[in-house]
Amino acid sequence: MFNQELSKVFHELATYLKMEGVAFKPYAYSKVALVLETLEEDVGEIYKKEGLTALEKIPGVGKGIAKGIEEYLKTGKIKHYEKLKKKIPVNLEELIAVEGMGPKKIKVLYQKLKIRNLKDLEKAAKSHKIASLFGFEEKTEKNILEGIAFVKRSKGRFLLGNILPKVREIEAELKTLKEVKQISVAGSVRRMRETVGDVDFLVVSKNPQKVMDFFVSLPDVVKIWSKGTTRSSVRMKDGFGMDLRVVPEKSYGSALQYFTGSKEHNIRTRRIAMSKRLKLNEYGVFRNKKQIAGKTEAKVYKAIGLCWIPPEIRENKGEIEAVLEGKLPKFIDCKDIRGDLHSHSTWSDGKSSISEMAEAAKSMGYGYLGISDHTKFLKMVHGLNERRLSLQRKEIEKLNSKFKKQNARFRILQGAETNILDKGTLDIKDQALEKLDYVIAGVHSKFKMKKREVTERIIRAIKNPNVDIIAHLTGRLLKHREAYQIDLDKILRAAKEYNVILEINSFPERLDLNDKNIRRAKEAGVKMVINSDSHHKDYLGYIEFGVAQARRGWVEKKDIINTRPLAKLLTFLKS
DNA sequence: GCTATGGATAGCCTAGCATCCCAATGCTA
Repeated sequence: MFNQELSKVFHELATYLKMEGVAFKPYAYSKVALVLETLEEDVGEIYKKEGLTALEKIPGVGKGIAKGIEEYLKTGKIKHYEKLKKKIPVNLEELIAVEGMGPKKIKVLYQKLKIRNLKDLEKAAKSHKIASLFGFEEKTEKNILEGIAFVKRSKGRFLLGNILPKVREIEAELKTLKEVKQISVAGSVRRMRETVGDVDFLVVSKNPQKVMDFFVSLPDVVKIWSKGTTRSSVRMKDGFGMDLRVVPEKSYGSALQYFTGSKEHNIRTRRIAMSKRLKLNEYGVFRNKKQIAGKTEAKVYKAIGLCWIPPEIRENKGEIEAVLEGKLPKFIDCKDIRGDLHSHSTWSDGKSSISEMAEAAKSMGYGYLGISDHTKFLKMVHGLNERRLSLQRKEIEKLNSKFKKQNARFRILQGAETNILDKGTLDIKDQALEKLDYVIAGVHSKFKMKKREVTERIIRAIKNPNVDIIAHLTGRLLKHREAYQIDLDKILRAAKEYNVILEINSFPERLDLNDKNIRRAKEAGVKMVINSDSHHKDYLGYIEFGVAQARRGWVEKKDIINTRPLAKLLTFLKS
């Protein structure tokens, strides 16, 4: 599959052209990079089948870019890109990840100070070489250092949403081996933590050699750290590490429990075992030297007087106590979700039409999909104004009447993701909001306000009688932007009082509310909604990441409003 | 460089904000 590689090349090509001050071309390249990211068919295959003309049928690809793709497929390079890269040979990916660093600054810093990567940048900023440059001053230098610190803090961890699909692919491949009797992923991936350090697989096999041979020769393996018959360790092309362990069948459950963690959870379970004069380790539960459990996790937990605990909550944050008191709730599950209330269409910055989004939602078994396009304050994403909202309404009504004729039990709802302006007002007039099925409000600007100000700003939006949902409450972007400071307790009290729903945004970079805040919201009795925030029909499936965080936040079906069927949901929104 | 319109040429990705430097630039949504 060449799509992702090419997408990256075109993204960088766009950045290089911006450095050169070229107009419009960067936009063309960025656009095509985005298209390639979600293109289902491999461009390599497309080219192989029908050549250049077929490439030109891809949206955003014309003669020039088709030639570029051809060149890349044939030689593994695009000369135009290599030439620009040679001129400014910097680690673009690394530098651009620092908030406040863009093409122009990267160029100047390379030309004046030979800054090529994060390390160079930090060194220069710390020795105050940047502030003395023309066009830079102390404040920029300080911002750069803060940006670097943030990037570093999240370094070495990968987004669950990026890792999980790959993990599943690899798991499926390993499963096809007849030598693999049982397999599971363990560690933080199994606990569905928002970011993941590395990936652990556990396997039961009578022929470990074969399994290991296969594992270390997976196509994306770039480095083999170690290879044995019980453990092998590799690094993948995308930078994350993977371990595979082969364990005896009789210890599979205890090994899975042990390697799933968390460490804190395991310390507790071991102590409990000890208090019962038992020993718990990765090989099993032992009384004296005799193994009394180990084959399955359920048996391991049972042997020490507990019951099986869902991996997502194994953090020693009260799960043990809950089990002992018989009060472990029944957590929400993906199949409980009946619809999605935050999605975008081509009316704003979405990549799929309303109809395509609806069909995709329908095929997921949903009963409804809320289209909530951006509104006018966000010019760049073609945010809708009052007039376009009412035009969009007509399109939605037309599609809904089609569904009705087909007897499909499915409906599109019209929402909008409005913007909370800096004083807490919204960018759409009340009369227009009243006509929508529901209203989402979110902060999309001025992230650096003081804690008290942001809190007041959000609470004012909560008090707006038209607002139903507050989107991505803290505004964080994993690995990129810190959450803005808010007084969560104050906001939770307001949300409860005004019956406003808080969103659990499932987008892998957001996952906002996060697990901790979800749990606090639940404890405060605030209702939540799990939304995908998808900008493409293929991303509706992101909902599973939101559900996972909800589970980590101890959420039950009743806490989440989009577990309700359409009629009940609408009644709730009206109330 | 791509797309749409009309067969070569126009239009596209804008506006607010911070920073730097006191009008302009670069970054971000």
